[in-house]
Amino acid sequence: MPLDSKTLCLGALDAGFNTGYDIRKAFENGPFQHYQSLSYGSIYPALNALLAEGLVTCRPHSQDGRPDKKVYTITEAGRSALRAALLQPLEFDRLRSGFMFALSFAHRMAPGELSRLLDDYIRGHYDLADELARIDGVTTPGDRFLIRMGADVCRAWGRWIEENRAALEHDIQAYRTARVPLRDGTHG
Amino acid sequence: MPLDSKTLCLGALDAGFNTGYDIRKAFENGPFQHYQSLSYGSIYPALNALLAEGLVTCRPHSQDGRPDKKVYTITEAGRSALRAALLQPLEFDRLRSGFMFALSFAHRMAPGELSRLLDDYIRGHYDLADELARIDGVTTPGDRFLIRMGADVCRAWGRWIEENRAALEHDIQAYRTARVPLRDGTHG
DNA sequence: TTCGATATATATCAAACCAATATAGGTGAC
DNA sequence: GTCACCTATATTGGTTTGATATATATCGAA
Repeated sequence: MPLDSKTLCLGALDAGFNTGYDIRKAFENGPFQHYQSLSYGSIYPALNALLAEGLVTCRPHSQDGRPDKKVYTITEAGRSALRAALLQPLEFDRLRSGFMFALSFAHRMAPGELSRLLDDYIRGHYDLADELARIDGVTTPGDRFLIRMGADVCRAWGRWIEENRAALEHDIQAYRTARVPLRDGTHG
Repeated sequence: MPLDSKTLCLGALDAGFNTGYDIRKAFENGPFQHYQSLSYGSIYPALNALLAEGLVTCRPHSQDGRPDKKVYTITEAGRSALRAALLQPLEFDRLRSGFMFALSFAHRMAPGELSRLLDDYIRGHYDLADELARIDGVTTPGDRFLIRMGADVCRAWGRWIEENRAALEHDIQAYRTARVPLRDGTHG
């Protein structure tokens, strides 16, 4: 149920990105960057497949100096396929977080190391919130909704960590005391 | 800077999962499931590499009826490598969200379709919050912290969507009115 | 003015990774 | 008794990423 490369390309084409290069930018710096990823190695084969299936058309576009463009256009069949894919049951958001993995070993860290890790994680959330808040020129209602949601949730998330980091540090103290009750013991 | 398979395996070993099968479970159903993924095709080669590098040791463990286990143990060099990897600058959380991608095409959906999508997305957040809240037997402070964080953020996230979905629907109305001002026009 | 960086644009490749399967016996339900 | 699922290692096929190749253009700095 994860969205496949072809669906992601159809979406990007529907959103107005009409070359392989443009589609890549949509996932690298553009509107999709924060919740999907797609690279050239997936995009160009996907466009070829979509072309073979009649879900997109392609006309070469000669340019002044720059390399020739292949301008892709989504067809009606393509829009149907996109709609169908987006209305199918979607798998829930999948997160890949190095910070959380690291935090699960908090009890192995020195206080300063943990503190720096939490600082970075909090900052990451506030930075992303600010970055989202700075975005302008967004035309579609869905994108406006997603940007506001992202910014508000990131701020709440960062605030949560700030408000609860002390509890984590206390819990680590308790954990260490329970496991190594003698401070001057022989076990390192 | 994403954590590689070897680091993830070292972490799982340090956390007490000591066979390839156990490590897989740690990423499928266990403590890492919500923020990292790792499958057999990565785990077994990684364990072999770690063994060759002296970061883990391995002793076969014959069992009653079941297949033989290979019980892996992290070495001191392995713990150093894990520490070093976790203290290196980490890339910020990467999200893969089919829901957000779909929501960015909200203006293309019928009201009922959008409503169902939002319902599912809200439910997904509350369900995850409940699932996290139900977890017990967590021994390390980091994991306790992460579970509380996940549950609280998920609930706040779900609440945000509930409180702002009406604004999205109104925005879509306005968007459509601005683009197709005549309701009885000839353009479908 | 030339150097280095960046942008436009398509395309391919190696390495990494995931999902599924093969293999093989055990356990438990019904 | 057979059907489904659990334990356990290992491999394969297909997908994806990240990097690179190729070619041209712009632009600021040295």
